[in-house]
Amino acid sequence: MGEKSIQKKKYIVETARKVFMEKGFKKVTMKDIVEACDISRGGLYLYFENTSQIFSEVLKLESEETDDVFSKNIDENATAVDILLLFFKEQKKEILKRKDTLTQAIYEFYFENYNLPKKDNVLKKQFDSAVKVIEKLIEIGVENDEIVCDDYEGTARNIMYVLEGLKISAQTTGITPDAVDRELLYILKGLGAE
Amino acid sequence: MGEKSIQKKKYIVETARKVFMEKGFKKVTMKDIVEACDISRGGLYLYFENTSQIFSEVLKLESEETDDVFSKNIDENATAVDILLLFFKEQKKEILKRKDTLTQAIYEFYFENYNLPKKDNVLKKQFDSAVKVIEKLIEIGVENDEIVCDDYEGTARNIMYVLEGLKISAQTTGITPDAVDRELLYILKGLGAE
Amino acid sequence: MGEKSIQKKKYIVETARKVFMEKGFKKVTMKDIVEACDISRGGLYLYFENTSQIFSEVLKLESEETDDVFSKNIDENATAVDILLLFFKEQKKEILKRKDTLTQAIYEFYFENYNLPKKDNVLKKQFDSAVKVIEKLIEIGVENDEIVCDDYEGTARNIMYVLEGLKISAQTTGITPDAVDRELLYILKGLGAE
Amino acid sequence: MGEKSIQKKKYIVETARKVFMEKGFKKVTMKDIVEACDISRGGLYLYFENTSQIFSEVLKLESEETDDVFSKNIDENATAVDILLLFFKEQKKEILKRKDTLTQAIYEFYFENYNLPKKDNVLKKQFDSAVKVIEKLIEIGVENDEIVCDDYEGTARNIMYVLEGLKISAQTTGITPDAVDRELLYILKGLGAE
DNA sequence: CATGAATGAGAGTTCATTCAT
DNA sequence: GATGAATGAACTCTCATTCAT
Repeated sequence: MGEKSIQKKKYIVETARKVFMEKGFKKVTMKDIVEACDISRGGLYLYFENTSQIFSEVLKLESEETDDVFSKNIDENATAVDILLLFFKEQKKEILKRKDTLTQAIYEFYFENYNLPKKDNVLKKQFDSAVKVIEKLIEIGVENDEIVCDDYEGTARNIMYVLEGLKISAQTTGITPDAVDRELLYILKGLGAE
Repeated sequence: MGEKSIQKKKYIVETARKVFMEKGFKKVTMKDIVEACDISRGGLYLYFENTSQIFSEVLKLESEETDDVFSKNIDENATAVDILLLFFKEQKKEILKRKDTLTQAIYEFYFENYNLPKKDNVLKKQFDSAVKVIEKLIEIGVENDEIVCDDYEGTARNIMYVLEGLKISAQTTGITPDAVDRELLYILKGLGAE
Repeated sequence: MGEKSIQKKKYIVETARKVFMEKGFKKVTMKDIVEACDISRGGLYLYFENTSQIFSEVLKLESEETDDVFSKNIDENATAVDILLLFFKEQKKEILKRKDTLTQAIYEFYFENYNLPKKDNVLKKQFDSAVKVIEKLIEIGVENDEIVCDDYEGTARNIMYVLEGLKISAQTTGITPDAVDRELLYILKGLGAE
Repeated sequence: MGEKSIQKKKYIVETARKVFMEKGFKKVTMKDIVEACDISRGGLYLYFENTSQIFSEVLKLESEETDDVFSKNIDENATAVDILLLFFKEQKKEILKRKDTLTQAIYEFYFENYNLPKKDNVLKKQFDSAVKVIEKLIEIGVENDEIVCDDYEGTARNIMYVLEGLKISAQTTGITPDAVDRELLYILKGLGAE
């Protein structure tokens, strides 16, 4: 595949991403993507066989870009709790978004593809890596007496499950910003922070 | 609508329930249900206009039957922790099921209908009522010195969000029974129980 | 058929009449009539096989009731021109109505049934009888020097065709009250009246 | 849309035209046209959304082709009355046709679409332009002492309404060639011609 | 007579997918 | 590589009509 092809493929994936954000995964048809990309029907088939394949690429792109959620823009002097608060703030924003987000599409996609090998399951990879980072933060926090905790990994995982619970609740039953705050505060209190 | 009609409607809902368990919500067509029920195309439309309407009835049925999750078969001498353990056991079973469950269908349904009035949102209703029961259990547990907790409601809600997180994770990234146990244990430890 | 049956049949025809006025002929289904009459599906079939049969009855009713258009409420001292003016006024009203009228339905019906025996063609019967009356009026008018005309029958028929032309134009291209007046005046002028 | 598409679209319109001539407007389904054109179900939808759209195109075609009704094949030395007679002859043919004509379909179409903007109402456009031409012919006829008339426009319009009346009568109550002749003669007599 | 549940034919419409150009 | 016309399968939905009760 030539350079031009790679560019085009990337263009398709990026455009499709927007479509998935708008409509979720299942509702999106090849036609939707063809139209969004303003390419020919046959043209799309040169690059992708179906929407699953396209969405997989979207996810790959996503994970490349979001790997650095934690590392970006962090003040040199920030404490562990500072960083945790920052992370929570990001998560809150993500939880409350209903439209400009891939959340639903991702869930829908994995409903159909839950048996993908773990290495291809971006959701799992992100979950696990987030757990690791939180674990590390807690460790640092404990060392610096900011945080009280005697099971770093367990706590980190618990936090992530709460966040997952908040996310899915937001998408299905709706949730208010206050309710999110309340849950995040509960976690922080459990850590002896804030 | 006569008695016979009511029976038939119930039959359709129950049959459709199985279809939804197998295929989720979005993938199910009126035709699927027609075939599962072995009735005529037009016949189904006498009772329901679309799959959403049918699924709503399925949910109604569901919530009627599961309202008593907590109350059933509870030993007279059971302690609060006993009951909590029982509840967790039920939840674990529910979390780990992938096929014989409406979980996915429900999520998919509410992805599309998240703005239903709260009274029609079974998910929300069940969540809230579960929170209340857990809260009560904690209260009793604290009174009997089985449990340590200083924020009954917050803790109850936190527990439910973890369970939600586990549920959605199970459906999307997969989860092992051990992993579920680990999370439930973490919660119990936090309550000073077990 | 008992008295009760006759009453019911009449009820159906009268109710269906309203439906036809609203929707024309072709668009109307047996279901529409069942619903308008608030009777059972099977019940309607006891009396009529299809919408054509019902519409035929509507037409029969119609022709019974409208036979006396000319004879009703005519002042003893009215001149031929007076009566003609009255008739034109009625026709104008009929022409300009778009909704509360069977006009369209009748046209649609005869598009499909133009080969009905003349005795069953209400449209033709009404046309012919109107021609006769106009002819008579002209004759009287001429005798009384109100009207100038040397071909009573031809003129009467010509007038009726103009009215038909106005009626169908009103239903298809639309027509203003002024335009109708203009045409009616043109006719009167041709008769040397007004 | 390429040249080939334009050809195909034209082919569809022309084929559909025949279908409309046979069945009128309302009875025609997309399926009828698909079958008449011997194309695929989906294929038709590439070009048209529904039968109304197709019929509109048929009408457009029609009006392009019939604009020149008056101008064609007219002898250099023809008098106004000659041309009028020719026109009447054409009209008579049109009036008497029951099958090979769009008349019914057009009426049915405008029953449903009477509120189209005047510019899209072919019926109205043709009526108005015919009135203008007749008016002109009368004027010329009067100048050449062939015709007697003191209200050119009024008479032209009156003639057209009679023709409309004859046309709709032919479609609904049926009409004999003689009856048409009789009406046309009546008009000519009124013009002092023949 | 009357009911209304049930059937199944048939119309509309949308898309994934192919293929000649 | 790219296009976009074409196909046909699959779904949705509506009614005329029948028939057991």
